[in-house]
Amino acid sequence: MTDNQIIKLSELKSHCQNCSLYDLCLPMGLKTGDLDSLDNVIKRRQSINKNNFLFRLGDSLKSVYAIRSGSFKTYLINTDGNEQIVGFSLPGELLGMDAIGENQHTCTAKALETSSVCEIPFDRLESLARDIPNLQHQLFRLLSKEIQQDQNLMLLLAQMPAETRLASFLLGMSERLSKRGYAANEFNLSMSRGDIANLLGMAVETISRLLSHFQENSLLNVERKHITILDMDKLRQLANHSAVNCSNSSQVS
Amino acid sequence: MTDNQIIKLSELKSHCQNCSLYDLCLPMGLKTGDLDSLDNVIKRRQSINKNNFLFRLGDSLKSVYAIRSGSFKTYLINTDGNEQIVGFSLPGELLGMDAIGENQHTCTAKALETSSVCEIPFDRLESLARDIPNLQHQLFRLLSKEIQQDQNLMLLLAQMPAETRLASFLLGMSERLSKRGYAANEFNLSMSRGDIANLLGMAVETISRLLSHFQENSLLNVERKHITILDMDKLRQLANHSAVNCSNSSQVS
DNA sequence: CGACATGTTGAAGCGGTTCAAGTAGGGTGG
DNA sequence: CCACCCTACTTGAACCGCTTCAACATGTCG
Repeated sequence: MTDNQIIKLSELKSHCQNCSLYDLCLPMGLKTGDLDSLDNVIKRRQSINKNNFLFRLGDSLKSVYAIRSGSFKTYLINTDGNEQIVGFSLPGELLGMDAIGENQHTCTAKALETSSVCEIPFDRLESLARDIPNLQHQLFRLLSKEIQQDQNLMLLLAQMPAETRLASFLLGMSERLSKRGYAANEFNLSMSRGDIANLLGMAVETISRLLSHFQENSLLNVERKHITILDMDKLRQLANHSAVNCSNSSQVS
Repeated sequence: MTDNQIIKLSELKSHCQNCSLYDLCLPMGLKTGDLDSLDNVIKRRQSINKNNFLFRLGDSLKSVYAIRSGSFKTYLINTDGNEQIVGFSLPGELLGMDAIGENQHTCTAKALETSSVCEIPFDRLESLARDIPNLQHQLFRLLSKEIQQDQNLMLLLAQMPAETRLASFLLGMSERLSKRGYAANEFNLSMSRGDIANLLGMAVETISRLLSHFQENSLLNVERKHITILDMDKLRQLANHSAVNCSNSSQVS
């Protein structure tokens, strides 16, 4: 194998049509020619270390980001200076669309672990969307889906007891991870108990107690961040048959 | 004045550039020529009586709706069959964009009073957005703004006490109504106490008690649905300086 | 005018928070 | 490589904000 071939191979790997997240991410459903156009505007493989920011509240909108690996939390800061987490983001999801409204980011995105993203300059994405009807529709869908998810979370926060919230959150994580090729019933949570509690509007202690309680009742096996779902049906019952997809920006499918 | 002139006048009045809501609604910032194109796809003046539906959960996406007068509540139905209100919509706001994600409405919109809307077929709006860059951007902005609002409501639900929630809600209504030319400190709530309670994740009784309490402390004057804000500053303090704009679909400005 | 929905007010109960104390990991420097 | 420290997590107990239940008042609409 020559050097030339090696370079070609790595180039190939960085294109959308060869990305394992293809069917979860923005380019889903685009034709080959359109994909090439999209490929041309994407800056690839920006790497972000744990606890570093992808963007921060107030940053002006330059790009949106497709997550390749790792995970992020996105949060608002309230008037008391406290965080309010509004979502966790997984590979294949698009981050940063929040900024379109005001031309600047209204939330902060922080890496929960070492992560990598594809950066997509927004002005170029927007003009590309005019030329590729399907891409425009895709973007509308993404935004619309995120609204749905936020509204489902509102329902959870407004009227569901703590047990239902946590069960629903765990089911949501399970569903999202399984779409990415991981096991549905065994996974690692990249976020802390505190982050989960914050998202779900509860105290850390309540999360901790409920996880213990779920474990006592053989619903889960909990070992630090590693969760094994032992009884998916019971968990679904507790969740009221609703799994929240608490991503900040939505996946496509 | 001839019949001909009368017809012309009423025609004029129904066009976007002569609509009093122009600077709150979708066409904001469009050029005259573009406005004409938009005008051509809009079906005007659909009237909806109180408690009737603009669209319902599961309806396939045909149109989005710009509210001309009146108000709506939009809500999800949870697995127990209970409503979860996700927003109230006022004149100048766009309703129905929730359906883009799944091609069908994920919530139900019910008129809180006799209302009138401009119906905009979505496929035509979408194709028009490709021809008018500014319109595409406007639509992205609308969706993005709605996400922001939902997230602000999430913050309220997740970590604010009842008093703050209600104060914030009232301030939000005040702000939105004043943008529409009404007084900022005196208005009628078109929704019931139950609807407010539902949106804010509280019991009706709590809303009732807090309103009485606000009145005792000379923050408000409450007479059934008619609210007079007596001390805006104190209300802002209670609201933690944050007014929630609980519209389901966002206004532009 | 009566009937029914909507709103108000009081009192008891409880889900989840807060406070407090202790445990366990994970990372760092010696 | 281990001792140390600091953060994350767990568990218990007291407390409290809000809900729930109940009874009544007030509008509103046929």
